[in-house]
Amino acid sequence: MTSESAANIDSASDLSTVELPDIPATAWAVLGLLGFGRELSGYDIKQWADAILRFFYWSPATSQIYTELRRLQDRSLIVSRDVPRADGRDKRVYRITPTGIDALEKWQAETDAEPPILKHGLLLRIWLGHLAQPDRLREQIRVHQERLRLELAAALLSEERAHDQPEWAYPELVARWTCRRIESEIRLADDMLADLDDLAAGSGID
Amino acid sequence: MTSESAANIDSASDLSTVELPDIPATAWAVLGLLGFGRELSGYDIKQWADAILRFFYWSPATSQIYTELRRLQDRSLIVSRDVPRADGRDKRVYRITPTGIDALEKWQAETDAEPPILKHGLLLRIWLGHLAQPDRLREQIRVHQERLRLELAAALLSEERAHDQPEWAYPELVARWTCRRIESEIRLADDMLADLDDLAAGSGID
DNA sequence: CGTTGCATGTAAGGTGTTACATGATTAC
DNA sequence: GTAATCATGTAACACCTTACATGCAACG
Repeated sequence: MTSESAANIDSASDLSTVELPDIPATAWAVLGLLGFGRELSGYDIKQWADAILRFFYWSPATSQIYTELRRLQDRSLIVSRDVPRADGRDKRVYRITPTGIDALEKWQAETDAEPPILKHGLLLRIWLGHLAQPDRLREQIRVHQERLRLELAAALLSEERAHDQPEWAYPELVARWTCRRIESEIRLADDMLADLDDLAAGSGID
Repeated sequence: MTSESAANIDSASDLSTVELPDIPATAWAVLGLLGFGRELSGYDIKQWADAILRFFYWSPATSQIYTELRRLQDRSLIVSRDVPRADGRDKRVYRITPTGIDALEKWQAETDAEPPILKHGLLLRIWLGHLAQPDRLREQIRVHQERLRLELAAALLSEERAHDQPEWAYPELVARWTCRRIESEIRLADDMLADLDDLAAGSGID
């Protein structure tokens, strides 16, 4: 499949001169974190993913992040550099390359987002509500709501941090979306509690 | 760790006399589908998962379903039976056992739902909006909205099908929740489009 | 003086997907 | 006749997690 030269490459635009790397979704997410141009360590990336990415994507395991960093470096999408720390040991930081930025832009321009995936264990349990104690379901929903309130606080914070910094305009939009989404989920949980009450009143007490 | 006899098993309730099976989340979902008491083939389960489960959980690959069915059968949570079809070949149908129902009830009573996971590729792309063409983002959001409208129609249908059938009371609640959630996501996408307009007006045209 | 945070990685194994194979029936 | 649906399964592999190993610094 390797062509003899670069001559027959379709070059309608800058982006089509580079091949779109075939890397898993997690690799794109990690590359994306580096796409803001900062030098980050694997540890930094994990912290950032835990703080923000988990709200709308998910946070991969630490070891997975190191695996993806190696993969990205193999494809020259990022470069690494060892910086000495106070304690004498080295810390490895990664930076995106121009090739990496091209790849991200090509990914944005030419590939479609896959349909969102929601894996909501609580809803599965409610769906199978005939096999649960009603109070147990309510308890789980309230636990869920409390988690949502904590997440809302964290999302509001991340929105404030991004506010008015032009570099973070898009992350700010996503933070706003996230806040609204969490608020909506809290209401949805309230509605569910009300529906469960109706169900109990309609068939349980007669 | 195996005790010499059953004598020292904590038996505060019926459920504690059985061990909670250690099976993956997908196995619980498949067992749950069989938890309504119907005899289902692997194919039926896949169809059902695609039709309903995907809205709040996700639909495993067909081959994965067969793997989980084997696992569940190994643990006696389900039994299978070959029914001859018109063409002479057999069709294998599965049915939940009393042990399986106990396991589901114990699972409901004693384990907590894991935090919901959202993997929203579109939001990742917006988050990295500085590397995309603005029109491209809008286009992707509209594609997303159209998909949501199709899903809403499907979810409304599944709500209607469940309506007034007492056996499907809980699935109906979940279908209602799903409809509201999708409606909310459509609004969220509208808000995002408006926010993108504001962003373009604020910094792009000056 | 123990825990938490910083920091990187390996090893093993489980989970899940895609591609493929098979073959009948029904619909266009 | 050819595509789609019904129907089950294997093989290969990709993805991802958990558990573990290591070791310093800072905090209480």
